[in-house]
Amino acid sequence: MTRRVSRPYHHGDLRATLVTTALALVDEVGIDGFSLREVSRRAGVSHAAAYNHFEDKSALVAAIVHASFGRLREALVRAERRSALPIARLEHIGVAYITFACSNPTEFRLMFRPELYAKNENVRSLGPSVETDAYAVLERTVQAAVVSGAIVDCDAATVALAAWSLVHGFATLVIDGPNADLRTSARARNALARRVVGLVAQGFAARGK
Amino acid sequence: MTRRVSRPYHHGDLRATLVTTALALVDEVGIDGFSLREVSRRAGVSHAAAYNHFEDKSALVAAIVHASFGRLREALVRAERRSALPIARLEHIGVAYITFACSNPTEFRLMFRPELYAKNENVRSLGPSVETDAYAVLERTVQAAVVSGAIVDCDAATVALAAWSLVHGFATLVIDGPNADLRTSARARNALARRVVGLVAQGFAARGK
DNA sequence: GGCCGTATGTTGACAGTGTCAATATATGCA
DNA sequence: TGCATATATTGACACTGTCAACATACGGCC
Repeated sequence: MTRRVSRPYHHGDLRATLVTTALALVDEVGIDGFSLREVSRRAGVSHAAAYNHFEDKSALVAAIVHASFGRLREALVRAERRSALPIARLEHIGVAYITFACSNPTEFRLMFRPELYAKNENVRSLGPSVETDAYAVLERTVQAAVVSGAIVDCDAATVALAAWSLVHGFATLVIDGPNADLRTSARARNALARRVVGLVAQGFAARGK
Repeated sequence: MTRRVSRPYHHGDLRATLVTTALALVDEVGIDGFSLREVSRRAGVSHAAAYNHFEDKSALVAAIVHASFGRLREALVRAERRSALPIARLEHIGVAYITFACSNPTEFRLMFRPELYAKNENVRSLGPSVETDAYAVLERTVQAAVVSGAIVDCDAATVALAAWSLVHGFATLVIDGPNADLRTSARARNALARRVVGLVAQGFAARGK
């Protein structure tokens, strides 16, 4: 059920319409103001129509978040390809992560509110997913850096976690914390992001020298 | 108005009761399930009684968050005092931050949802507050580390931001991200936190050597 | 001591929400 | 053509935050 719909019934692929409409609404009014009924209203259907495509409000949110993680993964892969040097790759990935978060703050917030979309079924126990794939991009790069000798004397998993923690924390603090002043100026934010990421990345590298 | 109440009117300092009851409820049912009416119910008053003490639901949340930031600050100050060496101080503060977040996950989440408590009045523009004080503890330690020569060749503000980003990101990822497995075991989490924080802190220190 | 203004608490209402059951309608297939 | 089923609507329910109108109790003032 709900495979690929060749041709729609009444509305014309309402499922996809609901997802994009919902994402737009979330971006507009924030996560808390976002309501299923308003989504239906904007999609031009009655308030309960969504229940034919989503078990729950949380199921709709899950669809949004799934797509968001996919976009994040793509952004990281693009960043990874911008250099062949392990440390430079790490820096590019880190900055790309921060840029994604600051460019799509509402989406990013939603991605890290599992209580809003992972209700009963534990998504993380289903094995590799788009969510963990995004992390895998980073882990792979760190692993390569260790193998190439650019990072030595460190456990790769620990370095990867530290790197992810750094960029995730930075992004969160800019979006929702006291560093809100950086939200406005993308230029200043990127410059600082580069310095912070570079500082730590070089710190990793310096250990071996 | 609402200075210190010498002796209560009807209920007996309902304001404080509401705050503690609300915090307990938030801890129990999560942020989204938390409702003003249920708080009033548990406090034994009618559903609109809270409006005599708080303008809004968000004002009640603000009171909770204010207290939480105070507790965080205390925890950081305690950690700071555990050592006189700048780098060791940094490590202690970092671990304490993570421990606080993981021990009080719901409170911690609430603290970084400004849209739930900072509605009209921009709290951050009011100058030094309990919120910024928590950050000041970290900044002061980094500053001292720079002055003492334990950290060289780095801008203190950048290092402080990097350090805070690291521990904040780590905490967030453990609480709401794919590193959920660390939520259960405080022992494993603390060990990893120490390694991650130590790795970066030593990375800062190593630059000077 | 008695009175009154005011701080505090209650009641009832309103619009809005997520969700479900019952109902209606359109679609693809036999 | 007709039927089973996927899709959409309608109406209801309990719940929410918030407000206005009303009730009550306290503290200070005569």
